[in-house]
Amino acid sequence: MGRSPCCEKTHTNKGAWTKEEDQLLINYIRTHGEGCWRSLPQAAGLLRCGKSCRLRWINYLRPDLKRGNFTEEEDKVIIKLHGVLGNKWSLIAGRLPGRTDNEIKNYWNTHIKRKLISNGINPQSHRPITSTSTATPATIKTCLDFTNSSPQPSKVTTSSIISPTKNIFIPTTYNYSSSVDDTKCNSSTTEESPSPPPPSEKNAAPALDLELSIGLPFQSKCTKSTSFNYSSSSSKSLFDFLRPPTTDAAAKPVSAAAVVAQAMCPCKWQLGLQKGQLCNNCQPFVGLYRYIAN
DNA sequence: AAGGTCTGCAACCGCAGGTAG
DNA sequence: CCTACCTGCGGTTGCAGACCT
Repeated sequence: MGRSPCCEKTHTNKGAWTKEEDQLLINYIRTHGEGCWRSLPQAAGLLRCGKSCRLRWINYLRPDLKRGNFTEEEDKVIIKLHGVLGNKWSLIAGRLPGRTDNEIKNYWNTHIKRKLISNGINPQSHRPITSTSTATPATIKTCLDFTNSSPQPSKVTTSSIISPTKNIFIPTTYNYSSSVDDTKCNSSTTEESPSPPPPSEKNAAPALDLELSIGLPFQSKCTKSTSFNYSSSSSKSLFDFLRPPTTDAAAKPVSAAAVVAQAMCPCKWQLGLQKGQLCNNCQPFVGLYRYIAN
């Protein structure tokens, strides 16, 4: 037996939403809350399919949505998480309060992807486009123009981890400094770069060091040996929250999946909620746990 | 100014996971 | 365990506005 359609196609509107429809949807959800999307259209007096209502609400009408351009920091977070999670837009969106998966997906496809390509980075694999498939540890000069700060070439070290979703290469260190002049960009090379001078404070990526080192690939079963190695960077790292409690970490190696899943929950470190509480942003990471653990 | 092309984004579609009966 | 249904996700499409020639 075939699957029944999600709604009655013949009596539903399609295409762009009108202001009146938006208002009906907003009024209904304000009164009754979210949920039961299937019955919502009829109850709200909308000639729309429930799916369409849900999409409209989540991607456009929700009051907590952030409007406007993505910030550089959001760019970095998206790129970093995409390297780890792949096209798991909902998971990435869970790390960016006020942004939707659809918005991030569109932004990736229209902006970041192009930016990475122009800088010689394969947006899917996060590898240099012209590098050989059997990458050996090396330092690759790239020109990721994210900060427009100094012309100092950025580097990507190629020690890699394997994505839990697929065997994609993930450079474990991105330093998002920029090259103002693209002609100086020596992207897509695998040559050993001369050791760049250590970045001064003012040249470092502002406020956010995305450096992440993970010792072992994610495995289908997170064994006791699957633990994280963290970079010794003293600066505040985006992934600092991945660190297990320092006192117990040495004695009790933490399951990679557990650490990530727990740490990814932004409630406890960002939203001021108590441990164990789950906000809306956290919900996707319940899935992440399953996703990594599998 | 007009027509063509490009870009960004809202919305749709199909599928998969979860779950109630 | 099976089936049907609901919800959510990711890929894709289509359109409107911007930009170019």
